[in-house]
Amino acid sequence: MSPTNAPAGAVRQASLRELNLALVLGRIAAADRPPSRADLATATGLTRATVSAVVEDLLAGRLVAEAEPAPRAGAGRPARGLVLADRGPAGLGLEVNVDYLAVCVVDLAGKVRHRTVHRADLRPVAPAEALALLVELAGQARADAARQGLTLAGAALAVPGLVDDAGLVRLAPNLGWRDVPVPALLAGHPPLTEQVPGVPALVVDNEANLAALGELHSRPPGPASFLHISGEVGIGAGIVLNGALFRGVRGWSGEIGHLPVHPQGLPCRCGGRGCLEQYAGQEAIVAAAGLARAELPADTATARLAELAEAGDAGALRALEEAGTALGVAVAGVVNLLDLDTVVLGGGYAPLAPWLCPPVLAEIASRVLTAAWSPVTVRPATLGAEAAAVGAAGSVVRQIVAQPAGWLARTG
Amino acid sequence: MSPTNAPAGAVRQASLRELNLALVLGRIAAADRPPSRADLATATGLTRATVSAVVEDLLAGRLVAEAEPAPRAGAGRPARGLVLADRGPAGLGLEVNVDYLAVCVVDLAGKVRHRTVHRADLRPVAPAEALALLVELAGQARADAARQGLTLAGAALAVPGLVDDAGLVRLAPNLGWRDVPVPALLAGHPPLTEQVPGVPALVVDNEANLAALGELHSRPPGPASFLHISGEVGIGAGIVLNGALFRGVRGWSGEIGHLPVHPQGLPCRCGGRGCLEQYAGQEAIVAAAGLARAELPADTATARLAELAEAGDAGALRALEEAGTALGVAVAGVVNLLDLDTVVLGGGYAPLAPWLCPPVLAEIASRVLTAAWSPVTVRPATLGAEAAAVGAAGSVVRQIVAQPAGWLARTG
DNA sequence: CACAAATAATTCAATCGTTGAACAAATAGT
DNA sequence: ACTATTTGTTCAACGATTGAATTATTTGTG
Repeated sequence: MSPTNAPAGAVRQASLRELNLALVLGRIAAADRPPSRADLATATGLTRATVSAVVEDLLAGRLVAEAEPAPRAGAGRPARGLVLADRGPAGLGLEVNVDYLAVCVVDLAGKVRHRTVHRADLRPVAPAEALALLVELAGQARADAARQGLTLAGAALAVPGLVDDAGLVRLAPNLGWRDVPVPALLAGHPPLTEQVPGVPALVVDNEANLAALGELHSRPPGPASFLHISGEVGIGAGIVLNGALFRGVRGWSGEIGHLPVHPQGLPCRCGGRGCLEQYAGQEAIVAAAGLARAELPADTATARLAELAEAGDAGALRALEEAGTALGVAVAGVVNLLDLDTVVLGGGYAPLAPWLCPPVLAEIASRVLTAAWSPVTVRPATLGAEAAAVGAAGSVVRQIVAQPAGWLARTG
Repeated sequence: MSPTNAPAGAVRQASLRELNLALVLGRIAAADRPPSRADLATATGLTRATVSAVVEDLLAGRLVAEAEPAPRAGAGRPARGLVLADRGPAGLGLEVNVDYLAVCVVDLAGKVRHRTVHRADLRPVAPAEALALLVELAGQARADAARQGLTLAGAALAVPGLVDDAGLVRLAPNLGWRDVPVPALLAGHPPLTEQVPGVPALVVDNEANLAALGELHSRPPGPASFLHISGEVGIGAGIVLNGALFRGVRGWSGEIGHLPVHPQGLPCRCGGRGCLEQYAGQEAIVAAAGLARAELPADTATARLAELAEAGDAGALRALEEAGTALGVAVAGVVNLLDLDTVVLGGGYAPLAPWLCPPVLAEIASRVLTAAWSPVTVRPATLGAEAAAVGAAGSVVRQIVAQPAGWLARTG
C-alpha cells in the first residue's frame, strides 16, 4: 500500500550487475548456512549462469570465499558453499564518550576483529586533542587489521550528543562539546581508511543511534522494530522502525526523557513538569537510592547501584522499582503509539535490567491494550561494552554488503 | 547510513524498462509544470533517446498526454510538455462508516472525478447487506467513470477499525463489526474494477490510516513526517514517517487515546488511569460541554459543538480548551519522541480545530524542548469530507504511477 | 529570402548483462 | 560400465540503453 518502486535516478545497463551483486551478497550474508551457487539461483530467481558470473566477481574482489563442502547423501556434483570473506573489507568504529575512547574493527560477517578502549576523563580535554588521540588509536587498529588481511573501507564515529548531517557536533553536554566541527578537525590528519566509492570516509552520529543500529544488526536477527533506551543523565532512545533507524524531521528523535509521567509533578529543566528524566534518569535513581552523587563517574555509579541491588539494599531496590515504574508508564505509551513488541534496555540501564524489567513489564501489562494477547518483551541489550563503536563499525560493513560494486570498482 | 540498495529479487533486462517507466512517470507526476522530454532527460540522467522511447510507451498506454506548448522566447524547436492523462486509469475509493457509505473515483493526477455519499445509520445493518449496497454504489461510480474516459484499476475500502493483512476486519466497535471477512463477502459480487498486474483488486484498511495517507499525498506537497489525529469516540492517529505510514509490528500503531495525561486520573476502559481518551475523546468533550450525549450521531455532535463554540457558549469553549490542553500534553510527548514538526487534526477534530489548536500549541510550547527555535505546526486536515475514501482511491492510483509496467502490460 | 544558431526530438548501430539450452563436472546407485 | 542426479560453465540470442549523427522547428540577422 506504500509504493516505493520508482528509483531515485536513471537505471542503466550497468545497474543490472550492481543490483544483482548486492542481491547475491546480501543473500549470502543472511543465510543460515553457506549457500551454493545453485541455492542462490533458486533463492534469487536469477539463472545459474548469472549467479556464477556474479559470484566470480565477488570471489575476485575478496568479498566472499568458498567453504568446505558439507557432507551429503545422494548423487550429484558436490556443491561449494559461499561465505562472507574474513580477509577483505572491514569497518572502523570509533567512539568518544565521557570517560573513554574506543576503537574497533568489524569484518564483513560482523565479527569484532580488533578492540581498543582508552580509559580517561575526556571532559577537561579539548575536542581537537581528544580526536588526535583517537586518530592514533585508529592507526594502531588499522595496522592490526592489515596483519589480519583486512582492509578498512570506511569509518563511523559515535559521540554522546546531537550531530547534524555534516558531522558537526551541535551539542554533547556531558562532554562539554558545542558546535565541534569533527570532520574539519580530522582533516589535518592522514586518512583513517581506504577510499571506497559509495562509502563516505567518515560519518559522525549519535551514540544512542549507533548502539540501536548495532542491536538491530546483531546476530541472531531480532525484531525489525523496537525501542532501544539508553539510560544516562538524560534518557535517550533509538527508535528502530521496520529495520531502519527513525531519526525524525531534524534528526532529534528519541527524546523520551521529557515524556510526562506525572504532569503535575516535579519541575524539569525542559520547562515542563513530571518528565520521565526526573524519575528514571541516572541522577534521580542515584539520589533516590541515597548515594552521594558527586565524584562518581557514570559507569561507577551504575556499577555501585547494581552491587547494592544484588546485595538486597532496600534503598537501592526501592529506587530501582520506582524508576522502573516511571519508565514503564512512558514505555507503555510508546508501545501503544507505535505498536512495538520489544523494548531493549541499553547504556546505563543494561546492568540494571534485572531490577528495571519487572516494574516496566507490570506497567506495560496494565496499560498496553494488547498486552494480554500479544506480549511485549523487555530485555537488556545484547551488544556489550562499547556498543556504539561496534554499531558504528557495523554500519560501514553493511554499506559494503549493500553496495559491493563500489568496492569491486576499487579493487579492479 | 541505512543502506537499502539490495533489491528483493532478481533484476532482469526487462527490469530496466520497468524501473525507468516508473522513474519518468513519477517525475511527470511531481513536476510543477509540464516537463518536456528534454527536461526529463536532464532531470533523470537518462539520454534523450531513452526518454523518448519511455514516453512513447506512456503515451500509448494513456498514462500521459502532451500538453499545449507554453509560449516562449528564443530560437529552438518548441517543446511539448507532458502531463498525467485525465482519460486513463483511476482508483476507486470506498468507505463504510457509522452513518454513511462513500464511493469516489480519483484520477491519475489526484483529482476527484466522482463522489457519492449515501447517508444511513449502518450500525443495525449486517455487514453483508452494507457491502451489497456499497457494491451497487460502486457500480454506478464505475459507469460514470467510463463516461469520463476513465478505467478503474483497483479499489481500496476504508473501515473504522482494526483490519488484518488479508482484509479481515477484526474489530470495528462503532459499527459493531467483529471478524468480518470483507473480501470473502465481496467475492460473490462482480469485480469492482479491471484486473491490473501488480495492483490488488481490493485492499481493506483502517480509515484513519487512509485519511493520513490522503493527507500525505494531497497537493501542494506537505511534510513527509507528521501525526494525523482523528478524534472520534476513540482517538486514533495515523503516523506518517519519512513519507510512509508506520503501521507497527501488528498493524495497530497510532493508538494515542491511551497515552497517560493524568496517571492518577480517571479510570479508563483500558485498565489504566488518566488516558487521553477520558479527557479529549468525543464523549468526554460532549459531556464536559453539557450536551446530552445520547441520540446524537457523531457528525451532529461535532457540528453542535462547533456551533456553540462559534456562538461563544462558555461551557463549550471551556470543554474544548480542556480537551485541547490534554491533547497537547499527549501530542507534545509524541513530538518530542519522534521529532515531528507537524500535527494534523482530522476526523471529528477538524471542524473543532479553531478552538483546539491554541491550547495544543500552548502545551507544545511549554513541553517540547525544541519548540523555541523550531516551531511545530498544528493545523486542520486539508482533505475535506470523506477523507478516507479519497485517500483510499489515491492509494490505488499511486500504485499505478509507481509501477506503470503492469498497467501497460494489460493494455498492450 | 537564405543562412546561422539554438533547442527539441528521433534514428541507428554498438555495447552489455541476462537468458535458456546445451554441455561439462562430479558424485551415488545399479 | 552405464544411468541418474545435481552442480557449475559455455555460448549465442535478446532487449534496453547509449552516444553520435541526423532531423525538426523555431528565432534572429544580413
